[in-house]
Amino acid sequence: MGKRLAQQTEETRFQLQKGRMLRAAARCFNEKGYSGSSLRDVANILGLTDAALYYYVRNKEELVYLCYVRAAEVGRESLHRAIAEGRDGLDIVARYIRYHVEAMVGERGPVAIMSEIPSLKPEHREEILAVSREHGALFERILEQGIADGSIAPCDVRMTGNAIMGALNWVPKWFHGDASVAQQVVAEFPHILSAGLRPDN
Amino acid sequence: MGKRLAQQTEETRFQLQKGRMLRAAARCFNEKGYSGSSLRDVANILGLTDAALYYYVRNKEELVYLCYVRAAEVGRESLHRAIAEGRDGLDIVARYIRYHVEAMVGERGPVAIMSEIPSLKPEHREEILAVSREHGALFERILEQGIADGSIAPCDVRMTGNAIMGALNWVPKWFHGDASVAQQVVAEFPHILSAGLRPDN
DNA sequence: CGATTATTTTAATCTAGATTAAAATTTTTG
DNA sequence: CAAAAATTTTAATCTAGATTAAAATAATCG
Repeated sequence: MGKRLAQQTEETRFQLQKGRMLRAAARCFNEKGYSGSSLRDVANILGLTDAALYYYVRNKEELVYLCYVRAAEVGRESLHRAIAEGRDGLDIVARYIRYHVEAMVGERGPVAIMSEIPSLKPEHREEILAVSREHGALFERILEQGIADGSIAPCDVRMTGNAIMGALNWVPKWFHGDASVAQQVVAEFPHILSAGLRPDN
Repeated sequence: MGKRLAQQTEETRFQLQKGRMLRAAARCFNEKGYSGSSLRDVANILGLTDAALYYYVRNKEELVYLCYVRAAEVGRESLHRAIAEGRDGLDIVARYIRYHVEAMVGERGPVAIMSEIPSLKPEHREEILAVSREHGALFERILEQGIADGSIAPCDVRMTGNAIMGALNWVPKWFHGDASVAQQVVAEFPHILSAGLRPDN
């Protein structure tokens, strides 16, 4: 108790620490894997003791769950921003890739890779899966829109979605905070994934 | 003891069971995550008891390690076959994607996603990382070759490699054995990842 | 078939790491 | 500054699941 009664400053402090914790956890999970990361590992990054994490979270499962909620939000916001700003289907796709990657390698990161959804407890699992499916479905609709408006060549939107999402989801696996690499990803990914490899187009 | 002295038939039987075990383990790890998969889960798939696995493997770490060795082999063979058969850089890339995907969704599968390299013991980790780096480097050289022969537009080969590898690595995450989906992946991925989304090319 | 070897199971351990409760410390607030 | 609330630590538990040893079963071979 106390969390509820806290004033502005307290809330902020609490939220800030919790946010730091989630990013520390995401980093651990991405780098060392879920099983390879003990709560002690996560806590150490914050200069805390493992037990301290229980002040912010009920248990490890909830920690993972919250990481995934954050990851889902980042993806969702990126896609919606792209939809709001993009001119046609292809432009929305390129923007989405750009925004999502920017978030992952920028201040919002690290973002957790959703590799352990099955170890979430049923309610959490269903929630994350639902959000995930929704995201995929929306992205596929964007692809269809692009095909309709002629900016994207006819294709299997399900497979194309899987391919692009896969490339995005894998980013946190090899990106570890190098600023110059961050620039490269942001500069190259949108083009690679939307324009392909062929010359002269 | 025994493994060494075994005759042809024995060796075959042993190897067969071990192979089944590795595929069962890969399936578990991909679906339920490493930490979410107990040896009991893996053994159950084979209709065995957890303890039985220790006849084939020293411990869980070695089980993961062997899964990764297999995964690396599949990738390596696919790339080398593509190099042997491809005409130019782009053709090699497309073939590699095709062969690798075919293997992953076909009889060779499931292939483990290498998500838990850090939890391998140092020697194993180094070995897998080395193979992995080598694979990435070779792929980048293919991209360079393609740029040189004009079949691939100039690009950041590191980032392009990361993008394509990411899309491939993610396949086992969403593919769960559906035959018709398998066809689609094989049919679409090479084109999506090498030709991109743009129309008229 | 009997003996030898291969494979699996049963039944204990053993252990890292998650979890908890109570105490200590730090921060905020009036 | 003193009291109250917030945060962290210390010091135990508690537990799932990995691991092991010995026994049981199945397969193979001469």
